[in-house]
Amino acid sequence: MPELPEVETTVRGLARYLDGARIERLTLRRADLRRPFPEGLVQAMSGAEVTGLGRRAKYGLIHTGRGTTLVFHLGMSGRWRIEPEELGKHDHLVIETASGHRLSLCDPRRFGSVDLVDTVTLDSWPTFAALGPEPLGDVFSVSHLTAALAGRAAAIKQMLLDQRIVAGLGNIYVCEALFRAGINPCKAAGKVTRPALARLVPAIKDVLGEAIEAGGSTLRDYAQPDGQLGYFSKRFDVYDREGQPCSRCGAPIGRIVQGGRSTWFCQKCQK
DNA sequence: CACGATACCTGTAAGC
DNA sequence: TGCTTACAGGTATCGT
Repeated sequence: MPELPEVETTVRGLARYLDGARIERLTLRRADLRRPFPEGLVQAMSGAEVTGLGRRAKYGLIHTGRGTTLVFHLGMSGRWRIEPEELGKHDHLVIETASGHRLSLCDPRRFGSVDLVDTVTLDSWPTFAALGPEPLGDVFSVSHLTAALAGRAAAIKQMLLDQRIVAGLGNIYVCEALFRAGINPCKAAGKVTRPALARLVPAIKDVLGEAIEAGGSTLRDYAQPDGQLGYFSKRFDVYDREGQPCSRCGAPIGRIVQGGRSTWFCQKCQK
């Protein structure tokens, strides 16, 4: 489940193999993911030196010495495999480095994407220009959130999933942050009180920070880039815990559907 | 413009 | 065991 912490973990893992490396070749094993791979991707990356890696929201960045950046999104099911024994039907893009490492972008559902963007204009690239602030940065504050949510009638859960409000949260960490802050996910975003928002902002930063520390979260088939399994399971308080006791009050965790997606929450603790 | 519904695609697990 | 259905980490787009 690639939300922000998983992408951050992925980028850090990739950096061990790619930062400073020369890409011997990049090969495509099909023509598209959610969209076609960009024109000229193979030529742009093959032979290029990787000058750094980064992340914006849920997007991973591979910067090259040629002034272009490969921007990848993992969608729902994407992950990078490091030194795969053999390539499977979902290994759609492969990078081989001059030092002999092989990395593959594997995405069974193909909701992910790959783009090629001029590095100097990354911030004004339309996809990035539309994003809200990074939740772990100083710009994301109580005053930012207050202003962004003012007058909004949609549920706070929905608003936090909107990448224009804050960029990088997904279904899991929104549920977890709202639990920590004691906020009912159905509450109209514009009516969440200032004290509640003052709890929510640090709750978001804390839950993301802890997940990054834990090495990304830990659903089912999600693995760190090198494929190593068995990193510590981060325990969720509410996500996917319908019917189980609330860690704070013991009441059973409830599940509702908002915008076609499940929301888990404690009806007693979250008002 | 704000908001909700739907589409995209495949794998897995649950139910019958 | 086999078939069918529901659901899954996200985002873009199309209605109303």
